[in-house]
Amino acid sequence: MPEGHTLHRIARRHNALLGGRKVEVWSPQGRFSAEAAMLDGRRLDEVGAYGKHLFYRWDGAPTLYVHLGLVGRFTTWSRSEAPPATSGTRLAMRAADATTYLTGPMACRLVSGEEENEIIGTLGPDPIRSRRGRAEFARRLGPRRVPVAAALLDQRIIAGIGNVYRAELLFLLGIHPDTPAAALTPEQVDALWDLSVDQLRLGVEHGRIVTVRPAEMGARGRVDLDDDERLYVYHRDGLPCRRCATPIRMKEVAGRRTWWCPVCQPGGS
DNA sequence: TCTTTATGGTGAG
DNA sequence: TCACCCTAAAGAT
Repeated sequence: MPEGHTLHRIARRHNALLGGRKVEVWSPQGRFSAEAAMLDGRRLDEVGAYGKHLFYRWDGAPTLYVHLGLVGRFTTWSRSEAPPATSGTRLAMRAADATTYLTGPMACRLVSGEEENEIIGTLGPDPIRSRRGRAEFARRLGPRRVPVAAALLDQRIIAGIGNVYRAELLFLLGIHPDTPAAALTPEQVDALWDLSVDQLRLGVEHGRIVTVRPAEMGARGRVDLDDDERLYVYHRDGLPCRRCATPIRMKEVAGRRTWWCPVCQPGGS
């Protein structure tokens, strides 16, 4: 589930349900018990999302840092009653009108203000936080030889893009994933940033990634699309391109599989 | 009942 | 580049 839009959505919901309230904090799994005890009963001041990173800031306690990684997940109810936590639940938080369980996080720990700043400091501009990161994105992308599909996953260049968005953004712009970053025109670099802003913010609003455009939706609206109708290329190897019917292709770039249409995204090696 | 897969990232070599 | 970490659900047997 987690690309940038997911994390910002979690921050928004947790701010609404838990922010400004005293929160009961514990660790059903036990692996976070000592830290949970330091937060238990404190007031949660604010939840901040930066790229794929979450920071829970408390009154009188260190910041709770959470990174979901590939398999991490928050399950949240807008009431204090919830089903029992599973044995894998690392962290549980409960306020008067909300309960949330965290499973499988890559990172869940308390951090100092200094460490919090270091983590945020490594990140490139986040297109969900601010639209005004285009010049910084272009600067960090730089005249690199790395494939653009690798650069888009590098959180130091742009924060919040994941494996689905990188494939879909490159399809929408007609750019082959192997294209070296240095070979992109300034117009393509600008378009990558602008499209990232639009698409990730759309993802925050809808709560899922939907990149297909109205021309390919048929008579249906964006919210009515089934899960297998939302995307152009991600995980569609061998299936016909929605625009030109050419079979979608797949290869690894930067250690992750990616997908593209050889006709709509010409070039590569 | 296995094995595989997943929208992520780190650290060793 | 590879091994590894985390959990749950889907797919194979």
